[in-house]
Amino acid sequence: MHGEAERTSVMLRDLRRAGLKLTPQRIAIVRQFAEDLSHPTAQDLFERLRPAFPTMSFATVYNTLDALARAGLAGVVRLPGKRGDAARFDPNTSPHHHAVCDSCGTVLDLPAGTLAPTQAAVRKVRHAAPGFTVSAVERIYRGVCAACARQPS
Amino acid sequence: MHGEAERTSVMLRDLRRAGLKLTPQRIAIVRQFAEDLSHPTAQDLFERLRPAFPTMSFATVYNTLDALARAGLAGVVRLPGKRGDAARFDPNTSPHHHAVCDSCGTVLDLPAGTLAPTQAAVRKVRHAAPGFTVSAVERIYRGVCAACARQPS
DNA sequence: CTTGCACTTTAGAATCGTTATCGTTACCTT
DNA sequence: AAGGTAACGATAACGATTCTAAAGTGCAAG
Repeated sequence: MHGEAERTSVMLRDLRRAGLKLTPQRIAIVRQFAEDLSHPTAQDLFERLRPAFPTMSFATVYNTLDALARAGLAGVVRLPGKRGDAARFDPNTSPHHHAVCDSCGTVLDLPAGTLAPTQAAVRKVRHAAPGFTVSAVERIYRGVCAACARQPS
Repeated sequence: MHGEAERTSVMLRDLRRAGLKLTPQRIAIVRQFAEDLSHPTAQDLFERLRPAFPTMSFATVYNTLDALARAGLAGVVRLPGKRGDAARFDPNTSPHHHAVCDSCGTVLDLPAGTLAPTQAAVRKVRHAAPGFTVSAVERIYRGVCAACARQPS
């Protein structure tokens, strides 16, 4: 069980282990990102960092997030529909699914024991798509979040 | 049970029912799209139509696909990862999930009885995200397709 | 503690996918 | 035939992301 603040240092350590240099920019991005469970876009993070790092380039944010994703330290979520179809990044690396609010677009994590397919899933896929080997099953729960249920935006 | 060719006429009929005019361009787009289970992008369709309709505008393809989607006659799929993150369109309106090949990006449909959440799903979401009302559950089966299993691209 | 260099950053331009604008055309109604 | 509405084509605009070239810097070896 990790304390919240540890996510940041674990991510920094693993970034270095992946052979990447720990620049001030990367440290700042990771600090801003690692504890953020709101699935921010690159834009979101860039804007939050700008006050403290007025010279930081947009590309640096993308590059860093891309590096994190390729190192397996972050996930990428893309959703059709709502306005602004920018990629959303997710620092949560434990197995989970996503709940998406059709009204406001909020994305929530839903912990899952595993993403490995069940026997039944493997059987079903084999039947409908012979030769396709399933390695993971992601789920998107669509619906309306608590806030929007009260006040539809 | 529909014959293949009927998808086209059903889609045209429903397009008109939705209050849209059946122009030659729309008819051509629907003819190209309705039987296509490969989840084409707007670009794909545009390029296939260009030989026969050299004057057709790119915007017309987008507008028509958008109209189809808003009329509930087509779905939109977006996937993180692979090259080119263009929206893919899906003429299949019966409940189904998607299998995505991590190697070549191919998307296959997997028929599902319903997308309605099971009791267990509702319970799990209620526990992890109190107040969130689930209306549908989409699944993405990730893995490797038959072709790529033989010859990784 | 220096030094060197491969890796990074920056700023801005370029590219990609998509949407909006606008003048023109097609068609339906009267 | 006139007027109105919807759709079209061409192209500009737009947001998101990637690329480029030049200048800067972490960090491992000395």
